[in-house]
Amino acid sequence: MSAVNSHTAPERTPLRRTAVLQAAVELADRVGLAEVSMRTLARTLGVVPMALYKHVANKDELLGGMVDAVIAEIPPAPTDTDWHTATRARILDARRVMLAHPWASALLATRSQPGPAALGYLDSVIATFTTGGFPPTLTHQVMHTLGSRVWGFNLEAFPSPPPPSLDPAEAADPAALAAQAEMFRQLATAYPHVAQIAAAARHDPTGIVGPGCDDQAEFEFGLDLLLDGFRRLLADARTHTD
Amino acid sequence: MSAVNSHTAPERTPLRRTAVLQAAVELADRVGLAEVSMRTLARTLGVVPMALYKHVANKDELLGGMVDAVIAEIPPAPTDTDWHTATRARILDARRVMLAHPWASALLATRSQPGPAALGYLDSVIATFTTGGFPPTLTHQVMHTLGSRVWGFNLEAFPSPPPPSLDPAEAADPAALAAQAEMFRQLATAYPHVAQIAAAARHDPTGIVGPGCDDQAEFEFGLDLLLDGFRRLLADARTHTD
DNA sequence: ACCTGAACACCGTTCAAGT
DNA sequence: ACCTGAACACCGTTCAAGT
Repeated sequence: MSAVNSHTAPERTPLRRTAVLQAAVELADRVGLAEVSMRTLARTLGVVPMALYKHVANKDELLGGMVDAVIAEIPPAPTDTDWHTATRARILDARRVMLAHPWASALLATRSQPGPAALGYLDSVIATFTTGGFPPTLTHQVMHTLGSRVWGFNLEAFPSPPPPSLDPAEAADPAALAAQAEMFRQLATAYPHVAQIAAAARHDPTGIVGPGCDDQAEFEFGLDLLLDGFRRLLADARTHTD
Repeated sequence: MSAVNSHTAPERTPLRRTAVLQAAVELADRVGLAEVSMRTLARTLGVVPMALYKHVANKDELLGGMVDAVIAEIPPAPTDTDWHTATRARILDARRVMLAHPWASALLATRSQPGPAALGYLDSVIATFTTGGFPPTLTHQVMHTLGSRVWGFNLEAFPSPPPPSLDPAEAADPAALAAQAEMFRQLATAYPHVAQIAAAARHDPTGIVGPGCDDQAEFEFGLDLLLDGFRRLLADARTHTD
């Protein structure tokens, strides 16, 4: 439950800063990231906006601290299995954490500097590969290939069906329904292959990380395809050196 | 060169809207996306900010139009080869376009609704798979697994080496250099596996799409791993049905 | 020395006044 | 009817005045 644990490196400014970040994470969970401003955050903490600048250099650092606080929630790695099952389990753990903070994946995607918790997590994922027998350069390639999937989310091309009016009142309106059907018909004639693919799967609305992202089954499909590929590469590397 | 071609669906508001989007793309190319506001864009066009709202509903629609204008630059698909080489070539074409507009990948990543050019491009990529023999549901899975890679970029975990001071004046300063070396030493002791992996590869600074993203070699490595996986899945699907 | 509230320089967007 | 400039409701952040 606590936002800061396992992977966190020794922090210099302890008590107040984490309280600010904690409050920011909870605020984003409650009202969405777009509603998190220095001013609204200060309001929820009952302080004047400028007070935040004592614990956080600026808004960018606040956002960085928020993603790192979320990453710190990822449980530690299992140690009693092979690299394959350990990595799979770890990444699905990360996914569970990201699902709990739907704004986090999109924010993480925009960050360029990892925080201490992020570095700790990456370090342990890398360790699982190298102790599993992956040579350094192959581990490097494999981490790049994983990309955002290490964090338990996959950046999709676009959300598969363009979300058809989530407002139930509007959905009940027969005129709106007809307009929607007509829209889909037009889309299907203009982009027949997209329509066929869209029809090929009903998406599970729970288990989606962030807007425009993957559902659980798709994520595991892609993850397993990658891990299988990694296994083959490892086998190749071994036959070449042995 | 023209921003709108191949994949664009019949547009309703033609001349003025594309001129606005064109100007916005060029402005972003020149000064970065962060500097593109309704006000700065209006200034470069020599009009009052409110004039833009005639051609674009709001800023969100402007941004959507900008990514779609970039996507429209992707050349049409080659038709005289198998799905594998065609898809590979097409995606590397997309990558070349994204490289020309470094802000586009990050913006695309935040979008949830594809524009007409995006739908046209996706439709043609999907068509290549299905005419190549992929059943609809497998094509669907494969498209999801590709994720953002259809657009020629891979969302990385974080930029591999935290960029060490790009300012040449600062880099020449021996004190700054020493501080940087000390920082790396600290990082290496706190996160030894990350340090080892970072040392395992020097990154090519050209050919990088957006901040915190992949270089060309890494991208092709991951792409080929996926395409190889897809080939195997296709072979499996065929032996199961034949 | 420290905190804080006003102020600055921006946003995107509304809206009414002027033509 | 149409355009436009002022204005509104926000930002993040600076800075000086008050304690």
